[in-house]
Amino acid sequence: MERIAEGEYTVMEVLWDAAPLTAADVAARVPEDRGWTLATVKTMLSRLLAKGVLSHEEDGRRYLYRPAIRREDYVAEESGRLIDRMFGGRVPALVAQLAARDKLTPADIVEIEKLLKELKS
Amino acid sequence: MERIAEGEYTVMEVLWDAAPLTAADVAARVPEDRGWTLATVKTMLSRLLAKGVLSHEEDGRRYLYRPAIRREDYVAEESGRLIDRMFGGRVPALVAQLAARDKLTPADIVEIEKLLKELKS
DNA sequence: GAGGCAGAATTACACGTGTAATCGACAGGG
DNA sequence: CCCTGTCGATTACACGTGTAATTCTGCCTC
Repeated sequence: MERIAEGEYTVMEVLWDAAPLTAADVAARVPEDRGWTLATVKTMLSRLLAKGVLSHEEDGRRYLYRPAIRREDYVAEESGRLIDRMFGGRVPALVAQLAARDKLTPADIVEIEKLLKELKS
Repeated sequence: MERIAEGEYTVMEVLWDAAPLTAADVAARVPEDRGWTLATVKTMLSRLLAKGVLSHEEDGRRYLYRPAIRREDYVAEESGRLIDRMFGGRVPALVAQLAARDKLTPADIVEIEKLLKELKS
């Protein structure tokens, strides 16, 4: 699967959230703080099409864009990559790191424990 | 903290593992599969210096390089960034994703549970 | 002392990315 | 029927990055 840049990912998020959309719709849904013009969004859409991670169908003179890959798949790949690079592929090392940094609230801990318990059954 | 590119990260890993080192030493320790020449490694070292994530001290006519940031700090920042972007900052969502993808071995599960239990005490 | 070797510094260059502007085609309103 | 706004397509441009080669400078050897 082609790598998706950070800005491009923003656009993918929009389309994973609602699809299909026109370029203008996408632009309208991109978070304000990116401050992108419609032109910029269109560039992103073209590049994502070229990468094969979006598909488009014609709707009159416009395109309707929709994701061609699943969010979970992409997220899985990216997080796997990070875990491999930074934690030698060891998930417990990641969790230990988060714990050491106080990134786990008591609620998180309970929730994760519950998840794990279910896994074992 | 300045962002570190993927290739540059490879060099940081070497220096986190052993420091201080000369440029030649670093080059010798970079994983084979990158296939980098000494020149390339030197470029990386300069850029990392410029970013302020390495420091160097003179040793005669050479430099000895050493990390100026801690590995844990960088790793924490990067994993935080990923969790924010892909999981809305929710660690349990990440763990759920790993579970759904069978990225957790039974040994991992046990280990994580142990970690969490200790956290609560 | 001259020539070469070893370092760092400087320069190179293509590709990806962020961030658009411009162009060419066309549809709809007056 | 022409103007204007709206599409996608094409082009632009600077900066980061991967991947070096070239240059400059001084030390070591013969």
